[in-house]
Amino acid sequence: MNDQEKEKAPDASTTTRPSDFIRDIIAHDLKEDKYGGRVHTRFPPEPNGYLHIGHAKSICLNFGVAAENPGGLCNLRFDDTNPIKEEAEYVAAIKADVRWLGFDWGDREYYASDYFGTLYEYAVKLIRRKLAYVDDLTADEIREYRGTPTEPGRNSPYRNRSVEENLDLFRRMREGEFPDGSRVLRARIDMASPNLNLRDPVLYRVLHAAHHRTGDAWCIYPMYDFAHGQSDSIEEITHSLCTLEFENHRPLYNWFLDALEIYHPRQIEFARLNLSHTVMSKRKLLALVRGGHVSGWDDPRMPTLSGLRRRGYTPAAIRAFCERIGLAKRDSLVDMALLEHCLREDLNRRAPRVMGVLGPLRVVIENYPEDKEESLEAINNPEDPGMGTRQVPFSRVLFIERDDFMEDPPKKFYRLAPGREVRLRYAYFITCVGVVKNDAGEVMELRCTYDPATRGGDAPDGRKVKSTLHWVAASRAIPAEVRLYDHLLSKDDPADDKNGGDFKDVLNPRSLEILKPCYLEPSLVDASPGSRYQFERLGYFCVDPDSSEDQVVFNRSVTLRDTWAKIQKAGTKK
RNA sequence: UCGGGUGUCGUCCAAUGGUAGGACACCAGUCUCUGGAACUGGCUAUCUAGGUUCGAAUCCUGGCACCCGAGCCA
Repeated sequence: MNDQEKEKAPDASTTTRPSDFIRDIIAHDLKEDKYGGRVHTRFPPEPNGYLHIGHAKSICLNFGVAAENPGGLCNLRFDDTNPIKEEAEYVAAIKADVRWLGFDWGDREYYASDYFGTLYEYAVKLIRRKLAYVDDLTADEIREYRGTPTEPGRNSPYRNRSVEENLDLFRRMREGEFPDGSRVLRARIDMASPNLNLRDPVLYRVLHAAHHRTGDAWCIYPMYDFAHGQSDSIEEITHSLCTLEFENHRPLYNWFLDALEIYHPRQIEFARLNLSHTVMSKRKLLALVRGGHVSGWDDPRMPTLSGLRRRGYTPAAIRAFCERIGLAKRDSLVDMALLEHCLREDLNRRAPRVMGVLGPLRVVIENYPEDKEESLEAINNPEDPGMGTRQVPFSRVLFIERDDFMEDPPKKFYRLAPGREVRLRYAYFITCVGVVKNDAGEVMELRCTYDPATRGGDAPDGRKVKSTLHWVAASRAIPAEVRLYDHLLSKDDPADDKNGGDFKDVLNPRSLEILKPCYLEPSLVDASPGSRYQFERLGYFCVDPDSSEDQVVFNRSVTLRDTWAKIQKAGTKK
């Protein structure tokens, strides 16, 4: 990680506090002294996959709220109740991502599996109170008995077993006497409840599987619903912030807390993040990885934190984004353009400028001596003079961008064309005096002359030039591979697949374009993976870890705003 | 069909009975050695029908639309 990554999220004293309905509720609770002046949140991921930008919203909320309140704390807790799906590898990746985003959970790293003993005791307590029973129905039968949203369910024939029998059966479930799926422990609530979650939910299932933390200590595992609320209670969380789909579960969590007579956090639900032109569910992201549509979880097109990091996103940009999208209960679809805006805003301030040519076109300066080379001074960041200057070499043969030349330019094109004079940034004014083509009529090379009086880029006679081009001296250019990315999906809302459509049907076939060779200015020789630059006039780019000794690879993080591209697009539409 | 939730510019979020505002996007312009950045201006919204009120996005009533819910997933 470079120092851009090491920077932590600013603390409350230096930030303006965001305002939203959750922070309003918390402020109100504080005023009423509901939790003895405490604010204690938690970020509770399941270690069954990688974190994505939607998780970042939750991380920024939970850690943010804690940081904004004096003495506020936020725990990191892994909801690891399903050993079949969870792995230690994910735990490590999640911790790294949260840290990278700039947040710190101190020594408060917890696991639902830490509470398996307590949860077991809680279950026994419910049995003793006649509020839970062991059910021998099969999974299919349980589903049948549950009823539907419009019809009530039916009681299981095992619902009225004695406390003694339940205690004995549950103990034997734990001791491994029964095979997977043979019996479950259920809460005894109300099979006619209009809330399906209250129709005798399953509390424990038999699972003869090793857990990544508890090993073979258990062969029964609590369901998420039986673990989550109680874990929050055990940790004395004041505000359990979660997404909307758990709103229907809140009455169940409250039922457990009341039946068990234990500490009662306040749960508040908010809408999860949806981003245009991508998908967010782990299931769909996994499908992209498995289907080979992307190179992995950290493919720079993925909305995962590891993907965004590799793409060149900064933690600060992601945090700013999470703040700007706000927080509410209605479903929404945030425009990817906002995420990109936040990245540009951050990188504009901090990324050093360099010159790189992505689509090289050879230029020979006819009146420039063959063997001459000079060194010109270039500004590293016009937004920040403190970043200093550097030297770039200039010589007779150069590369410019193919798109910066047109033989027969339309009105609004004011870059290079035959007979036209432009400026090479920080170098000289040049005029195109000839065009060399191959047999197919393709432009292979430009012949130009330069005006020695314009050294550095200013004309002593004050004449203006309409355009400034970036360039690279051919003799000193570093060849590179550059990967351009576009939206993963060509449709803004992939969830909009009513007619049985699959999000994979709208995969953007041009989401990745590999350019090679591209030519970069020599100051980039030592660029290390993760380093971010602005290639002038093109966008922000980041060195990819695929780079090797003989081949540097850059990812385009985001383009610069491109007015000319817009003009062109408008032109082709007409 | 039952229960829970949600409806404000193209998009996201505000306005907590008193001038519907900000950001992104878009359009136009200023400036510019990045067609970048910055700056200026413009554009467009309260789901609907009634009611209460001097006054309603906000309160009441009735519709409508969308989201979540029938895992031994989380």
